[in-house]
Amino acid sequence: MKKIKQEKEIGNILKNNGFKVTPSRVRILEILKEKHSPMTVEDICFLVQNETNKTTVYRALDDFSKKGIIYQTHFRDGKTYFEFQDHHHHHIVCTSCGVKEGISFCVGDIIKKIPKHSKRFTKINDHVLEFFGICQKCNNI
Amino acid sequence: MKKIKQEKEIGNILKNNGFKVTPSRVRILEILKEKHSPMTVEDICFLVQNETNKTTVYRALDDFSKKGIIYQTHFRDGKTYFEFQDHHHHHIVCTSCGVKEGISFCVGDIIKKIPKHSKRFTKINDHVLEFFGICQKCNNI
DNA sequence: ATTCTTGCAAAACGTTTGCAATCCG
DNA sequence: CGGATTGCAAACGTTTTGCAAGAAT
Repeated sequence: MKKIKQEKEIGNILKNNGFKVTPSRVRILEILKEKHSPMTVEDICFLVQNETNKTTVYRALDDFSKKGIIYQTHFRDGKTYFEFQDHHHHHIVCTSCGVKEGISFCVGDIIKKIPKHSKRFTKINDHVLEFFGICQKCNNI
Repeated sequence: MKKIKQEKEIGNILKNNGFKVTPSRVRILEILKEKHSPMTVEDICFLVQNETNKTTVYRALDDFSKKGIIYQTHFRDGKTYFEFQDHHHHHIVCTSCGVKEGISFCVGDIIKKIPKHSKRFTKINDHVLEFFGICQKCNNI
């Protein structure tokens, strides 16, 4: 995809969600779309260098995930991870070295069953599903 | 269950996992068994008052979850939650008021399929699955 | 013009660490 | 006794806040 077209697309995502189109937000979404793997605030700050302040990154990621533009998750290392998901998926994480692998499972079937099982909830907006294991490499050490 | 019997049972859990049986550990496990809902360090500290130091609570919870005695999870509020699970289950959380409901779904079938889908992982030790929605109460406000 | 967004510095928050004292087996 | 456990205080890393300056529509 051409750079110009990509920028326009990102601009539209922002507008459609009620955000003003600013260089910082465009850049952050750009990075997330490009990498499509879970990233921390620190990761993104490193990539934007001194173009954008850390506070702004925090605020943008928070806003994006509130609107459902990005997926927010945790891998038990005390940091929050964010990921642009073209196609919804989850991860397996090595508890030894931290390597992350995407797995394209959907718990859609489970989600559909929830209203039947819950007294209080009829609609699920979002979910987190992450697996923890030991990767081959770490297993052989 | 009689208090004495419960204490003995908890002592056995500790011994079987290579822990020395100390008042702090017994008390913390007791609380988790009693409540069987996800609890933060803060929650437990409140219940033990000044019997046990917060650092000790952190260490005990960390040790217990490493051994698989308790389930460790996150609900996107920056805190770590721990739960004694007599029967394995997950939760739905209201993103407005924070109310949590246990749901007895198992993703066991999914876990079995993972080795087929993953290049790097053959064994999964653990997983987190949490749903987020809006409860009836908050929906009606 | 007005509302939204940003940067900075400071603070808040959850969590971890080092070490000496104490406890359990 | 000897190793494991605890409490305390201090440090740590991530995230949030208030506010004034600046940018987007």
